[in-house]
Amino acid sequence: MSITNHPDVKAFILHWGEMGTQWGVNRSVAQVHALLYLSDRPIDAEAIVEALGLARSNVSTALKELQGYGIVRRVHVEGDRRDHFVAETDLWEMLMRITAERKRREIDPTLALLAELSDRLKADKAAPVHVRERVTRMHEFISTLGGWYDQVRTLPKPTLVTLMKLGSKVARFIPGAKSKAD
Amino acid sequence: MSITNHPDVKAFILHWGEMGTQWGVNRSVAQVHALLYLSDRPIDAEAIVEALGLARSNVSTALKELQGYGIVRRVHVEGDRRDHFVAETDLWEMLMRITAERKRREIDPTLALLAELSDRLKADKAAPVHVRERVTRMHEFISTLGGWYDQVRTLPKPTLVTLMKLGSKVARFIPGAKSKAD
DNA sequence: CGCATATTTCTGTTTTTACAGAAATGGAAA
DNA sequence: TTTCCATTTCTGTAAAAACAGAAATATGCG
Repeated sequence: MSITNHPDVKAFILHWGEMGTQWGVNRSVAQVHALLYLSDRPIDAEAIVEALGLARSNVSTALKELQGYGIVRRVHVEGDRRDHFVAETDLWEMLMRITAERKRREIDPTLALLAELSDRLKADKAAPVHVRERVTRMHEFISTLGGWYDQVRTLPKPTLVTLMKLGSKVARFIPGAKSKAD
Repeated sequence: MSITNHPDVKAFILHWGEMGTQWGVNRSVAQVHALLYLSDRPIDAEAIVEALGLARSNVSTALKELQGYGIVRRVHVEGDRRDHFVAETDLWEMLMRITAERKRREIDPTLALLAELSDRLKADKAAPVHVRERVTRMHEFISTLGGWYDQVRTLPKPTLVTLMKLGSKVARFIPGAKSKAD
């Protein structure tokens, strides 16, 4: 008996699917992910089809996408020829992998363009000064954020948890600002 | 003469538009935002139509959406009856407002659902233990991230900049971990 | 090696979303 | 108040995305 018979599991999967669409992942992908996240054992594609009522082809595509993000992986189940799949259950790990992949897909190309435009505008005497300045500022800003992310990403999870719980209190360590309460 | 005649401005606007679609904002909205961001003076709706080749109605909708995010505002131009619009140029401010609004639209409802499911699963004896545990963990995780964001959001911009530049070096301030180099 | 079955890719359909143009509404100046 | 212009809302159409089913390909097993 599948966990999808449970109404709360259904609610979770449905909501996760909707969330996905707002996030730029399609519904099927997010639903498959939700199902795998809630399962305590590997599931094969056919079982996903039955649990979610999707076409076999969509499940195949969804699984490929999720593996692309690195948050789902194939596992072999003893005595079964079919591929089975499991989701990452460590939520920090999951977040890190998703952000890494999205950065790679979306931010990196943007940075490349901004660098190019910024360079070209610096050389272009006819370009309006404020345009040059704003493109450059955007480039620097996204660059800084990206660099920060790349660094933070390398920290061990317990450190991340501590930092997170610290919240705005981290500011206490910054010399000039916020030295007392927050 | 409009800045959109400049090829680099065109490239920026086009790319921003595509980025938008991947981000869950529609192309027109992102393009209008890009145009306003690069402009050093307020622009009226009709001028946006001409600059971007969009229908008047779409520009109206896009402007409404951008105002909803709080990153574009209406301004009055002396001696002109039409509304004019300007974009936020402080990029920190822009990021904060976008994230705040997305959190409100997407994360908050998810948290509400997770809280509900988590509660219900705790009371439900028939619910599989691992399902209860995973829903609860997801709830706690997103909660923690949200709380962190709400706190960090209140920090003054210079502090944020410093923290960002510090990168993984912030970990130095965490007792147990990373006390030496990074 | 050849068969059976799992998996992916391709193609046409459905559904959703974006969009343009028209109609309706709102608002300022005469 | 009436008129004119700006703005928004509504409605039908076009474009894009998601999806199902079929065909093609790959893979393990006898």
